[in-house]
Amino acid sequence: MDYTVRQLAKLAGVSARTLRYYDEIDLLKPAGTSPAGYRLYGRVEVERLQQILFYRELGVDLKKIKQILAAPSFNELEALKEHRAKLLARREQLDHLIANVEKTIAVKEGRATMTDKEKFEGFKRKMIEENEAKYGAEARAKYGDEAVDRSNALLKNMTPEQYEKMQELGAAVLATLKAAMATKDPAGELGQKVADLHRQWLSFTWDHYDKEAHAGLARMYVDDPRFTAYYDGQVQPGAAEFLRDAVLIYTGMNK
Amino acid sequence: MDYTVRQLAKLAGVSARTLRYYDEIDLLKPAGTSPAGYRLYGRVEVERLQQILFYRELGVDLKKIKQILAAPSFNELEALKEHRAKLLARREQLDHLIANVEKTIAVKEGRATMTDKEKFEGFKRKMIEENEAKYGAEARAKYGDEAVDRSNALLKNMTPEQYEKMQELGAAVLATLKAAMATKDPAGELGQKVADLHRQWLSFTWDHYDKEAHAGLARMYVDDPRFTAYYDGQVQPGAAEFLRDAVLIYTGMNK
DNA sequence: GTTGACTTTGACGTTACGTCAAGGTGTATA
DNA sequence: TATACACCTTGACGTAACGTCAAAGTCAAC
Repeated sequence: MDYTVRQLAKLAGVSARTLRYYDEIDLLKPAGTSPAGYRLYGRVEVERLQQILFYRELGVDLKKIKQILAAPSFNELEALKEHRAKLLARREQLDHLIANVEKTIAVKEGRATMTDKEKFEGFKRKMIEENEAKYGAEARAKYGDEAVDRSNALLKNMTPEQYEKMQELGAAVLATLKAAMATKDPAGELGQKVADLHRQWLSFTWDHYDKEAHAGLARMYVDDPRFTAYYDGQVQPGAAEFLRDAVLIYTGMNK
Repeated sequence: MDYTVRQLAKLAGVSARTLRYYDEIDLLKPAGTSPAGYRLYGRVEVERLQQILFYRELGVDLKKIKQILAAPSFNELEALKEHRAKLLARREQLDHLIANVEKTIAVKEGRATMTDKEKFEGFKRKMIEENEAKYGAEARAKYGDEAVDRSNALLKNMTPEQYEKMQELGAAVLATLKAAMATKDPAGELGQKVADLHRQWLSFTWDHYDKEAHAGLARMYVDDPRFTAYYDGQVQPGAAEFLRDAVLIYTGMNK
């Protein structure tokens, strides 16, 4: 009825090192030792190990297992519930991770095309994710958490129709911007139309329109190379600058 | 345009220590150092950090992030897919844990207030739990892993929600069965409702529904004394037979 | 008596940092 | 100008739960 480390380890499906470790941290002491100093485990230890493994299987850390086994049936239920909450939170987070990885894979594979409603959902989430993951940190640092959260909340709460409308507007901004740049006049009719479309587009994510903020954003399009690259890339070089000038005139903030 | 550690850390929402660590492991080196030896980060580093944090957000470990960023777009997709597989495996395992914790909590909690019916259910769950947690190790040693795994695979792979839903349906079957038996008509509305609920209940563990199999199972309920005892005990004598007749009519297999 | 499988203790490695500690630097203010 | 105070540096130890050698002793079998 006495097991040596390896025997018990094999029986329980753990490593001998694990048992030595459990001995070391006083979680599971052998019943005694042989004259040669070998650890010997009896039936009591086997059962305690089974208890330990049961909780370990549940993902409880060894420190807490020791507590639970020390004070049986006292706060056990409490500990389990607390642990369940942790597990649920972890699963929720895991689900996010998986969703994000799925999205990323889909995008990389070029599978992410917007045709039906389901893919729309994916895209909406991708936008939020990109906003958050790529520019979230800097945006948060510059404008504070609330602004970012607010912006994401709006995006999330958008209906597919609103979203589509916003996408259309975004495309219109770019198209009109290109046409306006041909006139080389930010103050002209087309230039001001771009600025107005841009305002409408912004209004989808801004809870209220603000001339100063609009002008500030336009300046940022030129100041921040990422935005510059985006507009210049989508339209043509100088697009960000043109848009900025148009918006500054539109908002009357061109001094 | 140059950030010191703390500044960049605040910007990105990480700790200064994290940046020093990334420097140490050559994941993110500063652009240069001030005469006093201060680390200085530029725009390139900000962007690389954003990339790093993006992947970190996805749960990729730093070593792999370094690889991904070193060989851009080469095996990135591969890495992501591999990572997704890991995440899915982890979630599956997490679901096991949660289901087990739920079960344990239910048993611990319900000791006092359980109705007879629920008590039986609790007992059944407790049996599974005990089998696995207390004797699982020894059973594994004796009969090999596959047998144990196969036996528990279905229950283990269920999410807590699925499990609970299944429990509810199971209860509904029994309750409706009792009501239906009062009508003494397996072909009646209530009788057929029982059969339909039973089909739904089965669908949790069957990968596809099959009329013939359903009818066969119903016959087994009467042929196998264990099942007969279960249904007759949970509802009333004759329940298994009534259920069989209802299902045979429901499936059109009553000849 | 020798082999081979086992045991012991000891100690370092793992991940992604947190947390001091000791000492240098930069700037604002009394 | 002295000093306070906030920042920076490197160095080193701590974390959870073991894995993985290494050196040395023990046991059963041939």
